Amino acid sequence: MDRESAKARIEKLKHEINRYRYAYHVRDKDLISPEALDSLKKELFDLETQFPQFVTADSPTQRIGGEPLKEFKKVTHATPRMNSLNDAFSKEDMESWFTRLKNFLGRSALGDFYCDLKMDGLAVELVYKNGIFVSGGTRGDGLVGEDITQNLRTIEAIPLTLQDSERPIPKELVIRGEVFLTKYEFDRINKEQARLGEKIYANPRNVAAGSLRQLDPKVTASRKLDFYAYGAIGEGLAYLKMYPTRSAENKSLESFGIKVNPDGRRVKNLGEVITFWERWAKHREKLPYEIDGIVVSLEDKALHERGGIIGKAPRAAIAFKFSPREATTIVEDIKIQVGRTGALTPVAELKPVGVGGVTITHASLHNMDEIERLGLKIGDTVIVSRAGDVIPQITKVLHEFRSGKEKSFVMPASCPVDGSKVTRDGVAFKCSNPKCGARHREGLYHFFSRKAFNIEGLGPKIIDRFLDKGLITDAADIFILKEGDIAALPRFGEKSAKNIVLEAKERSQVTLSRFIYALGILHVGEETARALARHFPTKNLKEFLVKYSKLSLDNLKSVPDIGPKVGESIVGWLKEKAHINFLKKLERVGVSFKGDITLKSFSGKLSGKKFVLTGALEGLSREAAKEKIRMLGGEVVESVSKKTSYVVAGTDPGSKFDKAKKLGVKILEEKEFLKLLT
DNA sequence: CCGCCTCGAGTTCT
DNA sequence: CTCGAGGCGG
Repeated sequence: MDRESAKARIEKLKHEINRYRYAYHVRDKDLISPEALDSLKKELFDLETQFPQFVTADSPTQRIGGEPLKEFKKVTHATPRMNSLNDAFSKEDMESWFTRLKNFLGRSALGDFYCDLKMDGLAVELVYKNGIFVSGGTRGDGLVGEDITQNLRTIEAIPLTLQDSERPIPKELVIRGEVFLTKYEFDRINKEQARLGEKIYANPRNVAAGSLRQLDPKVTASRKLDFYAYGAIGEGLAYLKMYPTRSAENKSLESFGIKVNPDGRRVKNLGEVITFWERWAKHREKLPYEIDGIVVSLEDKALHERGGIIGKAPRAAIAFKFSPREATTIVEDIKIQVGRTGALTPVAELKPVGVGGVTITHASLHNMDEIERLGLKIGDTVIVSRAGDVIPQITKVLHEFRSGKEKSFVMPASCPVDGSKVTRDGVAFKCSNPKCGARHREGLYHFFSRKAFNIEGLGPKIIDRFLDKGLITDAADIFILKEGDIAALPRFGEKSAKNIVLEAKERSQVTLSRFIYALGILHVGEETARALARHFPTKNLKEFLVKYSKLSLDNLKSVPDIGPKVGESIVGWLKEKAHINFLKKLERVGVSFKGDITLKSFSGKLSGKKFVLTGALEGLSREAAKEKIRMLGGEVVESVSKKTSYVVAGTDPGSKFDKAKKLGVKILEEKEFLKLLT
């Protein structure tokens, strides 16, 4: 980036970040998620590092902590001050932290670590004198915070008197921990807000913070806040010596009746820290509250103390953050992809950004309507997330970041692959040439894909090379390829050549339904192919040619789920001369049929029952589960409705689970499901 | 004709 | 997984 545009971008970032902060802090409005805001701050920080001449004192990156509000009395914290934590975002960050710490302490080993979940809440300090809760405050600037004692008293998880314990209760005990809100409470409060026509909150953290800052403790009490402690200080070193490790300290806190996070663990080494982090990154959705990472510290408290403080964070502890679920980035360009059906799909090319543990560089924009709905132009700053935690998607365009240099995207009038005219079909724009190179290519990928001929090792990359070298012109050619032809290609070994030939021969016999699906007829997917195979069974390709070319629209419409549109598409496909020739060629090269496993639905104990699967099952694959259900006469469908009999929920279920709950559909766990199968 | 239930098609990265 | 749209019953 050149100097001038960097300067302009820095200005824009500063201005917008301040605007978002103002909206949130002063006007109590959420314009943007904290994660997206972090993402913007990071961009600003990076740019300022690159162009230090543009750093100003009023930059959001120069700000330290929040100042206490006027309405609350101030409290001065116990020593050591209430620190924040340094962040690590990757395993590499963790390794360098580990090495630095070892060097600093001059030790070859650091002993065990304590891993705690990093709650996304509000840090507070509680003071107990002779076992009685006397005061509590927010972190503030680390030295002085707001006195929110009255509000903290309303939190049931915070005992007003410490429980009798076999351990001596110290005269003064200072506890630090996190006040947070469960997702359940958050939803309840938001529903209530909506009912009252009040503002909807963006995330539980904001509500927790807002609730603690209430001047009226009754409001705080109505929001069932929760609390976990993560440490204690009291009467200086004497206390430290009594409980020399984090684990021991936690035990003693629990014996006093103070909750600590039950999922915290003592681990042996950095490898186990990373395992702990990965496990929770994956399972964090299952917790009743939000976490944004883990906190790693030394189990040995004395050693931790020796690490001291760098800046305003302890050296011997670190926040190992998860990759955010959404981030901001820039749309650098919009390219067009032509699919199997000829649809032109616009795809955004993004400035690479980490989201949910992977680096995102592309995101589909689906169609022109979507681009208009978002109000997106090339060069825009956008928020990206991952739908269903997998597929990257642009959820919002931050129009305030426009510099005026953005360019509108225009759907081309002619196909970028072969130049044919582009026509509009519903929301889609399509290349009008059925023989368009891109369509042919995509059709080939489809033909050999998992649900069709399922030839392993014959993915898009390999097919491309075969096509480009003229080794094949259509799918049928794959079955007459010679080992020598393949091995002659650069970067192709004899072994892989042999494999492909062998695999093709093995897979040249398929079920009729797979065969029909492979043809890639518009509107004929897995289910419709299955229905066709069931209604018009044929033993071999010769018979198929005769029987299917005679099918009339009325014949087809007698099949359930086939109406005029689908019927028309099938008849049209079969009439095409080129397709007939292709079918004949397939027969010549030895493609043949074998019986479908479950063509007829017969009555079993599950007949008449409809199943929907969501989440991953432990014991068996999704395909195996479907097969089992079908064997017993049950039906497997893809979406939940009132007619669904059961939703089988594995680990990490998706939106179908929520829908089932809403519709009151019976939900089966894996165990119950297996019981039903036997 | 409307509304519900399904199916089809497209999608990213490791 | 999500969206759009085809099929079908009322």
